[in-house]
Amino acid sequence: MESRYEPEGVESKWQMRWQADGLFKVKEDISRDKYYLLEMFPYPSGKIHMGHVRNYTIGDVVARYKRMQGKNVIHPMGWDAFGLPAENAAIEHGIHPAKWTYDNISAMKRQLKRMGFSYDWDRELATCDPSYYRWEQLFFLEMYERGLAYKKRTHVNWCDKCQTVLANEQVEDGRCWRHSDQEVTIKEMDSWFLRITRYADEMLEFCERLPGWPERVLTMQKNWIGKSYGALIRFPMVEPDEVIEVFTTRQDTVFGATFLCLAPEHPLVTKLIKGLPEEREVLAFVDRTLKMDRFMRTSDFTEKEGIFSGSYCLNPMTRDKIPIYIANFVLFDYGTGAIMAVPTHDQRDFEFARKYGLPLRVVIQPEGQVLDVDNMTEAYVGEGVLVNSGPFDGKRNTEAMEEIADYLKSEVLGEKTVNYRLRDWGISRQRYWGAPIPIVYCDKCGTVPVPKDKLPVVLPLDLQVRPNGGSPLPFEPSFCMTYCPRCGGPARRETDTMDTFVESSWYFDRYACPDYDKGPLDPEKVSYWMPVDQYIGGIEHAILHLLYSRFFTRVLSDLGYLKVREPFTNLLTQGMVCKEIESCPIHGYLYPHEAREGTCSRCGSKVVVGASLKMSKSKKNVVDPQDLIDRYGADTVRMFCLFASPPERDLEWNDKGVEGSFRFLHRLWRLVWDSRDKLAGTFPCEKDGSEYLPALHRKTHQTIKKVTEDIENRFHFNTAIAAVMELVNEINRVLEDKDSLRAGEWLVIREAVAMAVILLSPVVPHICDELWETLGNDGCLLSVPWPSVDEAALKEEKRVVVLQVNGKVRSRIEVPASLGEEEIKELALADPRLRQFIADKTVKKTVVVQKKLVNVVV
RNA sequence: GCGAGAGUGGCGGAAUUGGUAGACGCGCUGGACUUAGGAUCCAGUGGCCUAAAGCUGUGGGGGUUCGAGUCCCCCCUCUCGCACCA
Repeated sequence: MESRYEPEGVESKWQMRWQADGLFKVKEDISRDKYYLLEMFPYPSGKIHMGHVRNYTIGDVVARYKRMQGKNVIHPMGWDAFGLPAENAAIEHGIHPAKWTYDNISAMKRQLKRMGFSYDWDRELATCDPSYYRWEQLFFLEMYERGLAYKKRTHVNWCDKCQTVLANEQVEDGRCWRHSDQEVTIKEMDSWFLRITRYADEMLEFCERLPGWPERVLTMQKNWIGKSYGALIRFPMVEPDEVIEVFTTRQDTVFGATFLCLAPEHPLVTKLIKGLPEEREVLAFVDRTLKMDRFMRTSDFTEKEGIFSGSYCLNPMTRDKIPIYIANFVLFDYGTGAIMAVPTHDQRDFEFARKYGLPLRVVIQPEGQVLDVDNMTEAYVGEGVLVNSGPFDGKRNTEAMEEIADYLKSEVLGEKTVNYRLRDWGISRQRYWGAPIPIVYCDKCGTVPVPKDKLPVVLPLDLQVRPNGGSPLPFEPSFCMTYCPRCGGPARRETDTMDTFVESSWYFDRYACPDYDKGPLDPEKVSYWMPVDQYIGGIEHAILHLLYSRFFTRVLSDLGYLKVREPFTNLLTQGMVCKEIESCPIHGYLYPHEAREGTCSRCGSKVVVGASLKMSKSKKNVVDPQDLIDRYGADTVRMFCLFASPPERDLEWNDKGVEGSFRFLHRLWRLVWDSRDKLAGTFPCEKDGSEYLPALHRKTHQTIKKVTEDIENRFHFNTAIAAVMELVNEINRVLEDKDSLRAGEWLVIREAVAMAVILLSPVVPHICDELWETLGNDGCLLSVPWPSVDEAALKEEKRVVVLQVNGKVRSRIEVPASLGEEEIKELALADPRLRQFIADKTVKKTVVVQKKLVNVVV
């Protein structure tokens, strides 16, 4: 050990030691409790950003803590290696996506190792490796056999920048989730889907059985699945002989349905208007609506518009002839793409009816009020008694709900049904850098799955991405020209690849057995390790990745590969790392070096400090963790990201704060160095010192308690670190008269120092191992059991009791802890300062809070 | 609009069950050591007041309570989610 704290040397020394000892390798051991700790694996973008550092540091602390608690901890890491940025880099820099990806992986792996994270690198996997995605292709085929994967021609979301289709979950506010400036357009094309809707109900139900998940993530998932109960009602047309099905949650109002609206995409639209005089006009309206992007179309600000189709149908209950409209607010992919409109009891329908002069019919009368069609200014959406509703007149609408549904069923006019907002997961991507979909198209046999023994369908690596960003696969004869597995005739391969979210939906299972080659998952290993006990990652995956993973887990369970239904028992969603960014009115956001003394270095405009941007999303002005590691070392960086705020909160980056953490580690180092002769000695030290320095002894055990609880119960590392800082401050105070300390006192100090080092070791493992060695111990702290609290040490002989008059603090007294309520009260009332405040006023009441406080009411 | 969360010093944040508001750290101020310091150490640091005493103070207003950052009601602001879902 050197007298000066030089992080680089310490960190490389211990990282080498850990690696040489294979400290992080882990094996199944049924005699021990397993603990699966997982952080969301990164996309190998080039280098790690502060978001990664924060995420992985949080995970590493928990992993190390659980290890010290005696758990058999699996803590793996890998690479979400397929995806678009690799292709973009290929276009921009002429590097093959594979080379770019693997280069990035090795660079980032070096950085993660430099951070000292305790990963079992033997389990590392990259999803772009055929030995990984071959199993995904197998899953696809087995899903295809069971109807869980299917192909359909439909309206899909298209991002022009990505040159590909996006799943509904990947569209945010009508824009691409990767390109917030790119509006998504709707295209009609053939696409492969995974039938996630089959599990909608189960996933919804299980939201109630995930107490270890944040409430808001569960709420988001529930909303996304969007289950609603209602009825399917068939409206027969007058001519031609067609039936229009609508979905409604308000079948109680069916007698009030005075018109019907179709989505512009509805297949009936073209049929109905063919040859009518209005055809042109209607088509123009449809065309105009479909050109609008979905976000605009469904926005609150967009005017509700419609047009008469020229046709009528019958209200199945009243047998009235009612007009059919085409309306911009009706969504084709929700319900049946058609709605019955009840203007009296639905505000949107009301406005639409008033706008186009359509009839109204009141079917619910509220209590003590009579609605009149002519005087209504808004729809009545509350409860009431049914009127104008034939046999149901006089019944409460809420009670008639069920009866009307039954009636519809008995008259074959409809039935009760449940509708979900969730759509099937579109996984086709017209991209190169992804896992090929193992399907062949034969002119004779049609769609033919690749036989399982012919897997993997390997993505050819000798292709160039096309300059416009398109996939080269459809143009590569050696890939797409093949033979039909069924008839042997010439056939064409599917050239779409799978959404990369498919890879990330099961990687955590594969970590249990990354090299297994007899199947996707080694049953014994995966049943030992799964489910993940603690998953940690960003809130941005609240729906996307987390929903897909829950779906996939169920599929793999039904296919017999897994025993669990839920992949992640506990979920911690960490906040974003943000930084206030200076921006120039002309050049936009600036890098730190572009803003000098409040002006833009390029144009001299006054710089505005304002927007706080997420570091993981913006390229500009990010704090590069590598710079910090180079300057302060990994331990300081680890410590600061934890100390700055609790994990679930967003972290506003502040460069100055890092120095504080560095200084603290420095102080800790010097504390050990300066007294190394007195402090050295194996641990635990003999318990003879308990009568010496009782305050420090107590503080030591209070700290153990606090740190353990903070990590165990709530992952609040910031307060855990603060508690150790307090202990270190206390030790330094005691050491002020270092020369007069007796041997017994040194024992207490030794224990205090040892505890500070042990308690901090999950956070700053390198420096702690070094200090541990200096303190005369062998080995690494990861193998030292987590300390337990000596309850006896927590007992205090004296306590400070706060004295209040009318709730205001007026004095403090120190009393023996053994005193009873009455005695404390007496002592309190005898306190001169308190007496001064009571003076001549009458004491009305005295409240004593045991060992804490006395409040005198006058 | 609906739902959830939040609002505490100059800043990040503590206060876990109603009981000493501001732990811990940053920054700042003063001092020590020093050729020097943006290194280190010591002291101070919510506001008002020269200081002490005192008063005041957790977005604003009201309430419950001996006692409220914490509980209840109303309002304001911010963040997130949902938002024509039939």
